Amino acid sequence: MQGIARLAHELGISTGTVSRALNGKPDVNAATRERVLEAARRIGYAPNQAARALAQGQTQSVGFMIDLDRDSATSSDNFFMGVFDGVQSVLTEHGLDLLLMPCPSGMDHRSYLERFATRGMFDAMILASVKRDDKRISLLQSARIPFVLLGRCATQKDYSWIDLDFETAATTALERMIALGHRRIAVTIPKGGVNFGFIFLETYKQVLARHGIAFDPALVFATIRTEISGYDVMDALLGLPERPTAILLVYELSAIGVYRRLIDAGLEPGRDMAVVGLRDDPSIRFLEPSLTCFGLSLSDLGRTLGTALLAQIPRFQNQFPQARTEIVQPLALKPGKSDSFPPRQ
Amino acid sequence: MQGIARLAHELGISTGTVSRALNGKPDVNAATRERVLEAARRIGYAPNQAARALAQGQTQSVGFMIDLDRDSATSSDNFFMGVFDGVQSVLTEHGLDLLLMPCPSGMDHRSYLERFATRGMFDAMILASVKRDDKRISLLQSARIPFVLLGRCATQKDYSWIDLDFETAATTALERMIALGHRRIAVTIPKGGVNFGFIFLETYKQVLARHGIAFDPALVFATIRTEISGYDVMDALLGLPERPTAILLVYELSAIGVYRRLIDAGLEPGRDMAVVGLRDDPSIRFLEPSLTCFGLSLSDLGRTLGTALLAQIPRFQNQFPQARTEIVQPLALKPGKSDSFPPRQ
DNA sequence: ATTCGATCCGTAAGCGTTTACGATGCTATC
DNA sequence: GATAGCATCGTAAACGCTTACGGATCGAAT
Repeated sequence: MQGIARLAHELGISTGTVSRALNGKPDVNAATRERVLEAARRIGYAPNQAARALAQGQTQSVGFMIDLDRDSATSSDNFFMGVFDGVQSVLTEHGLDLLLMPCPSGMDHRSYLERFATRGMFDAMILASVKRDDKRISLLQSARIPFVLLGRCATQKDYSWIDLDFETAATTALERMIALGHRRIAVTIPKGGVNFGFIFLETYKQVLARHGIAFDPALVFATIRTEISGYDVMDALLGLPERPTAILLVYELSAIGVYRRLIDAGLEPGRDMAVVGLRDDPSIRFLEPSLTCFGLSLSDLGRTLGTALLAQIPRFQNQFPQARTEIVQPLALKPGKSDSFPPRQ
Repeated sequence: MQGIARLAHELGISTGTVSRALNGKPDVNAATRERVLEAARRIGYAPNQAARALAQGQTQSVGFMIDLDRDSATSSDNFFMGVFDGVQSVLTEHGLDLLLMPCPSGMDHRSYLERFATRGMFDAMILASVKRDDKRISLLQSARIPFVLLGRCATQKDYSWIDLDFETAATTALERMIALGHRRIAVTIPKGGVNFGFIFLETYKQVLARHGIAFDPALVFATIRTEISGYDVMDALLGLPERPTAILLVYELSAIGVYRRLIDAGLEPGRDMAVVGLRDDPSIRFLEPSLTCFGLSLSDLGRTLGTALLAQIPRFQNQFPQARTEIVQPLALKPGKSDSFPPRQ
């Protein structure tokens, strides 16, 4: 005899009562409940997850899809570790487990997700690295799985998402530079077609246009979140006939490579090249001059994400009433010294 | 009607036959099988995972536990992304899914794992960030869950593991330095009590002893895998009355901060301070002088890990016979310029 | 003394699969 | 033409749990 039946047999009561006792259901005597819990503890009983999921039609776990592709925005990004932590803290408060679904590099996102979406493995899901036209959204919608995006998609409607306020951050950064007199400003955007790259670039173009600065595609670089990509970008920029005087980095880590390349060229970061990074991170705090960037609590972001997800799950909707969330998470300016000088040249 | 029953009803055959057809069992007519597969495709049928797991007693998925703690070795480490990829490629070849279990920061490893171990959620597991005395091993053993460690534990026996050859790498690095005349050599080790930190430190002590160099605890620093920790370490070292002339870094990323701090002090990396990193990574390829380190294919490591895990799962043991594996994965020396000069001083 | 409600518990159906077993029809063999 | 063997399929139990339903007991209220 296995599982609950064994417990019931040892205690001389029915499996129904054992189940009710373990699940905190009301109609069970306090003494019996205690006996059951004690016995469960003693023999180390834990309910079989599959049987539970089958009986209830719920798995009590949510999936968070991530992307292992090195070129993608997710990979090698400690950004997500903080977010996971925040999401999980909310979910566990409500009895849900968090599991990560690592999409293999090179595999199509949609077909990877399909396995998990159609088989009832998760009660809800979180997607990140949202593409501009992300096919996963309609997949989850037709599978009737509650979900929230970390990021937003440009082509679909009617879903919940949370995204960073790239528009305001990029605008703030660029306005600061322009106010100091910079006119040639380079920019890095994420590789891999994620939508926030488009948003970032679009904002960049708009701000330039607003100030009558011509857009120059030679100043735009698609990068991944590594130090070396900053190095490579700066290397290319230094070779340009008309060198820019400022650069806005979508990945703060690139600043390390940028600084390094400048120093190698006998130039002074901040003085000879204004630098602004998008997100603050412990990894870049030692940079000198200090990097202007935007602060963001990852675990708070994760908690917001988790809460938004709960609101999508029917059985939590009395606790979290709001139907659909479109949250733009602010990025708080942390002024540094890296963009405090007018262009030298 | 739901699932397989609906399919069976529409086709006018029994659920048993449908199941057999879908699962490629032999005793089903080729024509019927085709009809079933066609119908399944048409209505988008996918088997319910919970029901399947319950009936078979297997979930067809393996869990990989990771640690979200920033101070721990796992967190913010793109090391793992590559490993996941390799593991998954092996597992999918055998019909298994990989899911990641993110242990919240601050939570006890063992109690986190217990949830998943006792409920039959995974057919097998992989553990990383192995502690010196890791309580999770006995947990999995008593739960009779096949598992493999990425790393090894010092206090338990009889389990499969794969670990990097820290001994040889550290020895090689130190011998190179000592051969050049370095006598005061600093070292960084991982924070958080992971066992490879002890191994690394122990090797360091042994090599020094072998060459008659006294061990100085002031030259040992526990760090996490960030640039800034290298900066901080070098900052502390430069303040020492008797400054070391070389440093061995357990996390290659620290080299970026180390270089930076040296340059800030008007010193020359490689010349004034020999530097060797443990693992090669794209992030540090731009360092000048090039960093001496040790190459390692992450996806190969992942594949080895996946294969070792399969060997632990009973139903695969005819394909992967070897019972228990204790694999020490070599780290290949990639000589750079960062340790090619004798001590200056 | 009867009725009623509340409390507690047992019964059994059901969740969607898999799979052992047996039934059926057909072919080949003598 | 009976029989053995094979291919194919249906039947139904089983997996371990949840939960609707109803039965039993007991005290309180009428």
